[in-house]
Amino acid sequence: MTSQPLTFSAEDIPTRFDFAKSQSQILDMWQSGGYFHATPDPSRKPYSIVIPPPNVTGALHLGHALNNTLQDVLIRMKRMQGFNALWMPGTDHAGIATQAVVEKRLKENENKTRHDLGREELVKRIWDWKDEYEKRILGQLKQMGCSCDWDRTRFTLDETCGRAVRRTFFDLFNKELIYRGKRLVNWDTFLGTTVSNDEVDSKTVQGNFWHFMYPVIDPKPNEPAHVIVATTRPETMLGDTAVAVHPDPSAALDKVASELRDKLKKSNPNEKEAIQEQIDALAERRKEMLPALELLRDMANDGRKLMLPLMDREIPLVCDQWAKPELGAGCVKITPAHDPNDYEVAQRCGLPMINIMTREGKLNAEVGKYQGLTMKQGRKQVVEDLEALGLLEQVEDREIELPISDRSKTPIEPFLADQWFVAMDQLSQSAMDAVTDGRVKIQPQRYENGYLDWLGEKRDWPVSRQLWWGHRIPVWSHPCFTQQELDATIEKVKSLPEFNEDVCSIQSEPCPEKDEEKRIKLELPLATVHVCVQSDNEALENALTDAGLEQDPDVLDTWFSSALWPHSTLGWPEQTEELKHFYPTSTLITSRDIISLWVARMVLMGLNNCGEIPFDNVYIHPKIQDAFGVTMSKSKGNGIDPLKVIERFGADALRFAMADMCTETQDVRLPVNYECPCLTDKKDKQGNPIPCGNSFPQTKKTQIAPRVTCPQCKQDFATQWAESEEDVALPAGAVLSERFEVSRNFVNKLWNASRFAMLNLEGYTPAPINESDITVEDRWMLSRLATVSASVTDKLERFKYAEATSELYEFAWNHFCSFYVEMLKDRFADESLRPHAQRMMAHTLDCILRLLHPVMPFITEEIWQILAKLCPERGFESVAQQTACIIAADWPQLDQGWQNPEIENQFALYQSTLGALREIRARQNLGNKKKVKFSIKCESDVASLLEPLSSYFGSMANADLVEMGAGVKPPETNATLAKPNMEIYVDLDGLIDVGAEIKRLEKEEVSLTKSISGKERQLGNEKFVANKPELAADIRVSLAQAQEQLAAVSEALKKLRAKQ
RNA sequence: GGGCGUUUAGCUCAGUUGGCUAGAGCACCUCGUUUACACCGAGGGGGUCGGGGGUUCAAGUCCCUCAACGCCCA
Repeated sequence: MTSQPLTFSAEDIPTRFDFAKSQSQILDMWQSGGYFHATPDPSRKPYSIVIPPPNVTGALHLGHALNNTLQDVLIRMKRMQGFNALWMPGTDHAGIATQAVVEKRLKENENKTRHDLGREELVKRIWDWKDEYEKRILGQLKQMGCSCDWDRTRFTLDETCGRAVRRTFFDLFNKELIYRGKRLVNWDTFLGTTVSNDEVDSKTVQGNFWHFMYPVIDPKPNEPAHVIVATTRPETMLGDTAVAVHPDPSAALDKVASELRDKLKKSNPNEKEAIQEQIDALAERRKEMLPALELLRDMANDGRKLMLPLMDREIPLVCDQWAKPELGAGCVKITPAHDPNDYEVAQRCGLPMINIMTREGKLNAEVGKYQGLTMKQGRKQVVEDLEALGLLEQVEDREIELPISDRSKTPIEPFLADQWFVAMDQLSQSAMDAVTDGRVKIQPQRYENGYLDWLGEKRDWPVSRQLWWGHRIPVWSHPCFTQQELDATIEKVKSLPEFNEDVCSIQSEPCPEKDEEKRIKLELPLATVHVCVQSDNEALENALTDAGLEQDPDVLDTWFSSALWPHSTLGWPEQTEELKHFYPTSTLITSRDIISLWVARMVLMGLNNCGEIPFDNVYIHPKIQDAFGVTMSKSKGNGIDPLKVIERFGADALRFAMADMCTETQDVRLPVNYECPCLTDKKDKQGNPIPCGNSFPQTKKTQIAPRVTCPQCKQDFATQWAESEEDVALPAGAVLSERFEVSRNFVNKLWNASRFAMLNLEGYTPAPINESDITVEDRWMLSRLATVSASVTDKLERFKYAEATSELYEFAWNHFCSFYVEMLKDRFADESLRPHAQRMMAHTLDCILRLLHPVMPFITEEIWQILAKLCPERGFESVAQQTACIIAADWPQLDQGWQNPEIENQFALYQSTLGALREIRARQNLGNKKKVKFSIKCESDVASLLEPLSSYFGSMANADLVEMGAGVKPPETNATLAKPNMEIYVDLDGLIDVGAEIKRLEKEEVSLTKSISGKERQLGNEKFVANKPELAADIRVSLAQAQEQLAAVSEALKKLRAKQ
């Protein structure tokens, strides 16, 4: 590139960075330049990140903006450091969540259920939804400047990921790590599906508490003839397989009593009475019932059995802590197949589990004459029949918590359903080992606990979901009712021409019901043949169907495909170049709520499939909360669209704010205001109406509302949630936050500092550096640059984002703009100093831009492009042509030899002197125009440090230094400033406001006195002086200085008071 | 119920291994448009570090306890 002479005048360059214009141009430039694309290059060191794929349920919010900013910062820095850097993008199909949103829409807009549409049509609708939101999500990421390799964008349900899923499932099935089993699920009888825990609401309804008597079989003398159990769901008694009593009722009652007493102590006076009543009742109960409870316990231990009425089934009396001796009769009926707590009791006590319900919510063949009744009808019948038998002891009215399906609003029935499971024992262990031996580092480290605890439970992973949206389970099954049929089926499968052991695996699942007679009565198969087929074997799949096998209607848990993300996106199971080069990936950046669900599973699946960990580092970042301390989430609808922020403040400001929020431990709150865009009657100079502009905090209501009324102008405006035509037509309100404003201001500060540089780099040709031209402030800036670049690199590599941004902010604004640029002004004005100053300016700005680029890519690129025209050759020790785009520039690696603590101290001395002068100006209300004279009393070594910078007192404080040295005497009327090692006298002849000066000095006196007494106290402490001699020595020095300062201040005060 | 975390200025947050008068930004007050920037500059006021107890010469920092809030798992 030839350097064309380019001139700027101040009018050409706006004083505000036009981010909207710049962003789109720069995005095009990066995209067309292929800067985001990574091609495996074995000669270069790889650095790779896979994006946590956002769910296609909805648009992204600021939580995602944070997550993705952090990834982009790293990937951009690594790219600049010369790594072969890949950021793999994509989205997640998010099984139930997406299907639920689409079904909800369907219900709202068309009043249809999925059954009205059918599987194929519903899935098609979900794909449409996915297309729309994927586009929107990727657009949001692009607008944020995320430098993902978009050519490689994946979707967890696409063909490549599908192949990985099939291969994994097949492999685990073949190793018998996938098996078929029963599990208690939340069954929605209306929709005929399982719903997850977070889709179950609880509703308090008026219900009954029925007390039944179960006869004891062959009671011994003194033993009761019946035990009494109570239930809110009588129909479930048909599936009872035991009655439980507490193993130690006395201890359990004591525990409850002591908890109540604690509660009483802490309670409010108005609660005390009620609690006391409970305590009394408990004591009474203990007296009356304990012997009976202990007798029951003994009966259980003695193996006593009960006769389950209506079913005439013998069931045991067992001991389990689930029984609550403080409630009812102290006995609890156990229905393992229809109650989660009972299910656990059954597992602990080894009880049989009897399913009494069909998928439609009716009673099944297990319950004889009750078969075919709905659960509700069954309840009525059971109560009637028990009453007829004289076994109904009493009925209480009671409020009960009823689980309701969030989706169908009908009651949830706990239901024992057939599910596929992944056996987790070995897999979990491998993932635990990877973290305990340090191959995978989780940061901050405290998150390791949760990861290890969760995996340590080694609970098998139920992977079936009764949904239509997801990876269909690749298993074809056939129930066989006889041994002959079983053998024949297996034989038939094996003899299919398409059959091949490498792609087809067979399991036979025996019926859990071992009682042959019962099995036949219940029409249960002897065994079910399951055939798992690898991907790309359609002929075999068809042949299996033709042979009478049916594919499992369920789909896989969405986390099954996400667990493969780091290798499936790179093409596994194919051994692609990408996989070889970029796997294991370098860093995973995610939030803590999915450490177990996702991170842990990626580790174990990575190890299982690739034999290697999926990533070296896991960084867990804070979560963004709204003003009310609630985490932003798609489902809660309290998230803020990053595009809204970008629109108003620019992508760089958004990114800087995000990175700046990313501290070590905190979840960060981000309260936001709406800004009213509605036009008012007022007009500006051109006659255009002025918008209202009222800024007011979001409330819980308005944060999720599509339209909001401005409390000031009373007009409505649209929010990001506007959907209806009327809402969208309203003016759109912006979202404001102090954090974005701070960042936007910083962006603008950088813009204007660069604007100043542009105005002064006119006609620049790199001037040779003469050692003698390098001033103290140059050395200071070079020292700062060396220090900051090393420190920022280190901080970013250790994920200390907020520390890095704070340091950059401080450096760019307070050091570069406030001091160095100010000092350069004088030198630009002097023709002889100008060339050197230009070279220093170009170099410094160049380094600052590169350091800021990962966080603020757009503005840094924009300025870089201008610099490229103005001064393409930059550098300090040597000049070199810079890269065309900053995205491809080298990361600053400055010669650390320039770090110079002496120079930094020297500069600090200047800064503190300057600060003192400015303080006097402000206190004395001198304005800017009045020039003052001042002198400094100090030793010659201090004077020689200040000397080279002394001219800047004039330009930066409008103060002339007239004299400096040990013999300096204060002028008659002066303001005295006492600093360590020096006294500054500002000559205020005729200017002084004595009262203000006295006030200032008095304050100074108080603070010095406080400081001195603190130091004296510390030094008077023998143990301290003995333990920390070095620290004590330092304090002694500063004490002496403070005492000198105090003396000077007191002296000055005395003189001033005399004048009053 | 179990675990993890948080509580510092009006607000949002920093504060390394305990150690000099606890910091920043915003907001607030005073002053100021010298041509990079009013999305700016200079200066200022404002905190018994959630409550209580302990360890220590010394505690925002370590320990115990209580409270409130957030998240994960039951």
